[in-house]
Amino acid sequence: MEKWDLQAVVGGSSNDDAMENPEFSFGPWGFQQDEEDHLMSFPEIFETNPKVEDELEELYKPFYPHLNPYSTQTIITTSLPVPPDVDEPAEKPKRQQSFPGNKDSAKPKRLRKNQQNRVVQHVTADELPSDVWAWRKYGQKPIKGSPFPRSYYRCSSSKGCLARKQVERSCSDPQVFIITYTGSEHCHGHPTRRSSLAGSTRNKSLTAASKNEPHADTVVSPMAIKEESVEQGRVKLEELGMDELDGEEGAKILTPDVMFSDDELVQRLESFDEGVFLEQFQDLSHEIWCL
DNA sequence: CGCTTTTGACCGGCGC
DNA sequence: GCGCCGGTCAAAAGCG
Repeated sequence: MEKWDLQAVVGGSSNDDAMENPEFSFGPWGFQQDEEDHLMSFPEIFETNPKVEDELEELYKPFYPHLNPYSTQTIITTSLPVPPDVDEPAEKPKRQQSFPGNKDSAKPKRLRKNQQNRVVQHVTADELPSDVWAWRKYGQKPIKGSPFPRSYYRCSSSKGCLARKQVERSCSDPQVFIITYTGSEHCHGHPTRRSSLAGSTRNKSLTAASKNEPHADTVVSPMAIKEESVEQGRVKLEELGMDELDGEEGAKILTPDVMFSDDELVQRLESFDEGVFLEQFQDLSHEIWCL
């Protein structure tokens, strides 16, 4: 099983909830850390249910390369201190725009930044991880002290989902991306397919700013890969600045922790049956839930 | 039509 | 109390 090579430290109590509800346990939350090899394993449920693990592996097999024992994954994860007695907000405080007459109403208080659960990943450019969630960018801000802007994403798989992530490039090493997951767990299961690519600006000419500060993260899930052509995949990487960073690597497509050449991708796509995938995934999801 | 990204404005936490 | 700055909103525009 290809393990997601990341470490995550989740503060607060929400992680307990995630473990109680396997459906919510994918992604950075709910993973358990393998202290021996510092790899993030899939949740305990998979470790104790090898059958489930095998089935998942089968499902994703077309998209994963053969494991290369010599490949390096230099993901360093740090965590921010989170007070142990912090109450996880039931709902994210909604921003109060200027609504006359609403000023004195009970204004939900925004959590202090260091009170939010955060999972921070440091990944190099060619190891940019993807995940099964669909993220929608909702903001980008220049960060003081860093030449690179920070991009803000929220989960677009479900309207009520509060999961968020931030992506920025390290100012000390531009090849290193800092991905910070904040908010709370996804309040829904895996999206069965990625939403439409409509609206993507991948074909637009890049502004001077975006050339220097590329959109630092884009989800390219297995579903998305099928939807996108190889050429679009190239453009995606150009958006990420991978052509600049990796030169000849620019013609490969980013997948969860793996990269494919054009030929490899076409081959895998040809052998991929979305209907079968969805059916198997739904069955498996049900089985996981029942466990 | 429904989705996306972009981007300027606004809100509010936090340090001084 | 004030100002800085990070995080979010929402309008506009583009794409399939």
